[in-house]
Amino acid sequence: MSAIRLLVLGAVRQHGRAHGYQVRNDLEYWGAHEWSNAKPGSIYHALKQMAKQGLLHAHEIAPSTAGGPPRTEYEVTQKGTEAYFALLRESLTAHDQKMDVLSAAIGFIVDLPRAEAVELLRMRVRGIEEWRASVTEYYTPKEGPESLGHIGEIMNLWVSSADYGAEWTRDLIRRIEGGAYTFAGEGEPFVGVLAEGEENPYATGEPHKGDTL
Amino acid sequence: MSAIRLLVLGAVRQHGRAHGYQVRNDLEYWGAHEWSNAKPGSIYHALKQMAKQGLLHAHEIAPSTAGGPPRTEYEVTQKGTEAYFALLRESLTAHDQKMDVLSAAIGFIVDLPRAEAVELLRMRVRGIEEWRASVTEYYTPKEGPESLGHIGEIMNLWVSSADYGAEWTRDLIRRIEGGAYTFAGEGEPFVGVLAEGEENPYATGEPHKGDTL
DNA sequence: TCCCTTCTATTCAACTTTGACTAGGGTACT
DNA sequence: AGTACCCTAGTCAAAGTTGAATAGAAGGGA
Repeated sequence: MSAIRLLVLGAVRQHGRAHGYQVRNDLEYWGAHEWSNAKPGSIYHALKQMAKQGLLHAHEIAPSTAGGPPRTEYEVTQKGTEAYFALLRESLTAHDQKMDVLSAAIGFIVDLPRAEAVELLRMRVRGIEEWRASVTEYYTPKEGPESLGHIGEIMNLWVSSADYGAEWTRDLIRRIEGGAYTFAGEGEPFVGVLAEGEENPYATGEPHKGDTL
Repeated sequence: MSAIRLLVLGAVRQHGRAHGYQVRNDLEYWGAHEWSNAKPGSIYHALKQMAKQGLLHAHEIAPSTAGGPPRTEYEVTQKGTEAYFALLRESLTAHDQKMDVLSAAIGFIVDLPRAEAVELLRMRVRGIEEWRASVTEYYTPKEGPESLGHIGEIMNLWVSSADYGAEWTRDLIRRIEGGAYTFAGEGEPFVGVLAEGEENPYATGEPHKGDTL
């Protein structure tokens, strides 16, 4: 599963109502083009697909206020909200190894209550540990690790970066339990969208050397 | 870019001549189903696509020796060999963050001379360092890191795991410079394919709890 | 003998992703 | 008053990915 649905649902949800270009801009504001496959085509596709599946409701809008083709505005439905939270929870717990999914989920983690966030992250750590145990046991050859030759480096890479992911998650749990950030039901939420007309300080003006993700 | 083309080209190349099912088996033997999107559909698609593009030559073969539908055997062409090495070099140097590509490249790294392997990995480290510098400079807000709220955790995740990737690469360089493994032109190469009829010790018999990558 | 499962080998439709393209309107220079 | 360029907003064809389906042969038990 890719991160795009979660990102798009989350973005539309924060706006209440949004068209494709707004979503695209928010994601860029969050730096999502750096760490996910949130390209225009994917965003518009996800919007249409989710509208077809009843997760979003599409409002046809007259030609735009500021040039360009007619827009469609979307709103998250009840079903869409449920799908959003299901996706969010799954993305936090699954030790997918796919960092874009985790990144997106971290971006929306404050939509959950603090206690649940911690609980889900603990499940993530447990999942990683189990995966590690199962994989190292399963792939350890009888004739000693040398028999794998350089292929063993691949295992090494995956296992050690899973370890690193677990460590990072534990640190994050510590920060959250230490009171960092503002979670659901704790007053004024953090606002991660651009207001109408507000300038995006992180826009891709200069294509910013090193952007090839 | 995904890892599939590199994996498939590399697998066919090691066999000299191979049909889809053989490729699929080799990839499973290498554990590629654990860390890449090397599913049957993708493999057959890649074979056909690369045949169409002249990277592989397709031999139509009579119905198989051991049941099942008629097979097609593939052979890497000159153009395919060039593409293979181009892909391999790019996958080793690009700090893609996509671990499946790196994993595949590590699997074939011994097809290069030792000195070139080291040089490419050094380029990788440099690439990561540049990316890190550019990204931290670009995304550091004027009002201090707190102004990003929990969104800052995403940056933290990406930057610190890039650091980890650089560290791992440096370690690998050290091991290679220390004489580990057998590279191109250094005599008997490591054989990573199954002989005809040889049993795959890592076959997906038990679906192996925790396989959800 | 008949049926059930497993292995070999591949195909297919549905879905997702990519990168390039379209098109109207504003802005700034010549 | 032309034209070159950028911004807004979105479409599209081609490519890639997924998961399920297909189909023949072989093995094994009731």
